[in-house]
Amino acid sequence: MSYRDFKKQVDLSKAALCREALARHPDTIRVKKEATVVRNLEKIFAAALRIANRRGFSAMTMRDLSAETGLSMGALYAYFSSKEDLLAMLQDQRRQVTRRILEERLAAAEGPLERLRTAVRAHLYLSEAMQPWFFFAYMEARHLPPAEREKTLAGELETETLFADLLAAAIDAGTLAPRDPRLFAALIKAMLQDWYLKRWKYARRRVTVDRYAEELLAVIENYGRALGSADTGKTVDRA
Amino acid sequence: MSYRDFKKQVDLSKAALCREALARHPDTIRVKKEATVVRNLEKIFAAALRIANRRGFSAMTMRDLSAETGLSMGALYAYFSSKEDLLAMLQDQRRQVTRRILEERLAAAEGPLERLRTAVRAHLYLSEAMQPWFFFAYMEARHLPPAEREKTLAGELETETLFADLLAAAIDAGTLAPRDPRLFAALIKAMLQDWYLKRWKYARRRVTVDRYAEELLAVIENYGRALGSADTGKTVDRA
DNA sequence: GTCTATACACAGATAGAC
DNA sequence: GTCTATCTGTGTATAGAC
Repeated sequence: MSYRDFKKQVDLSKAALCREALARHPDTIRVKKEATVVRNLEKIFAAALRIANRRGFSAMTMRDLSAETGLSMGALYAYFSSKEDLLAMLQDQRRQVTRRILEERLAAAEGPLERLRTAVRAHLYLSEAMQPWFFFAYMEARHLPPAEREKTLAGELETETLFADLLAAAIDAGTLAPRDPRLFAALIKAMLQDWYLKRWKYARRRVTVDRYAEELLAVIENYGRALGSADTGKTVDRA
Repeated sequence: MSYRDFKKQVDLSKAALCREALARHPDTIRVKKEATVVRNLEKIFAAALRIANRRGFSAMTMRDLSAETGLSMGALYAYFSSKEDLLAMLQDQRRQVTRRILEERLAAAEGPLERLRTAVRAHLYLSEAMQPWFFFAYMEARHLPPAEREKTLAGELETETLFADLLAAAIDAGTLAPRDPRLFAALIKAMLQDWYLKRWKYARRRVTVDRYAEELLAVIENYGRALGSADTGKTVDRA
């Protein structure tokens, strides 16, 4: 699937979730007309991410948000009960979309190496389609209340474990050389995250998401190639 | 050089720079006795990093800092003229130590591949010895005033360019296969940064800085090995 | 040099009109 | 549903005593 098609799928999911947000947070959203909720929630989310990703969530004031959305402060508080509440909604929204999309994508792939490739591509595409959301989640993770924080952290580890398991499976199948899957999975995660954390940099250099995916997969597959000293834990001296 | 020796060198440099801070910021530091300045600046820097790295710099209040250092708010303002000023000092301090140490370390190494290995190790050791400083710089970069922000960004790109140049030199010398050095340098940077951004994770798994360095160097050197399709920009299908 | 006490601005949040 | 006006707490920064 091309990135273009992928993006469409994500946008649909996002709109659907904005609609469901009313159902998921009936206690905090005081507005009852669905169309209005969806329209304004999308405006609020977009504005909040724009401001918070530039100056940080804690530096963003409700007056900033009011100016950026065109809604008054009074109106804003009809969509969340506190600033902290808004933050929780943003995290929740991202989590839901992520889970939904990744499950769909991974169901299709077969065989460890193919599943590994699919997982890498899906994560990269997803972080491209929802860059502001991922950037926000990464940067604001430590400001979350403990409960929310735990959920975010768990998601992070879950992804890493998925990669580690796929690497281990590929090693068992003999398609990759024996290495420490856990540590390498952490490195893969780091490279995946760099894509959405430094997006401005890659955009300026005209690196596309597909090009980045190719490079990342090349790193992974070359690293996994059988080497004389692969199991000693030491690096080879010269090529 | 082992990490242990390296750490000693860094600590010396840090102390020296705390002493020099008085000379570098004579307008903002109102206290004149050098010993007092060094003692209290170290306390202030450590406390500020501790609080800011947990809750964010903008969420840290002067009252927090006062409680953590044991100094009154009035006393704090004898060491900087504003909160923003403190932030600039923190960034400045890190930049100075980094520049000083890296120049020393790199001067010793010869040959592109050896210089590459040295650079990777030095960056990793440095970020280990000054983890709170690097974490802070990364997370707070976007809250800096434009001028400071530019300096931080430039430093980031400078490092990346160093890696790209060393990769390119190694390719020219035939010790690494031809690849896109710029893009690969960005990936290396991402992996280096993960070490200080997720230190708690690696600590919990008992991954030492030396182990991480080995793994990272292995990724680099395996990726650079000659491959049939290395120059096509496409990945190979199977190992 | 360091303290206590305080000025002053601005934050988040709400009340009540429309 | 949305607005304007306002309450109240908390933030940065300073003045002046010791």
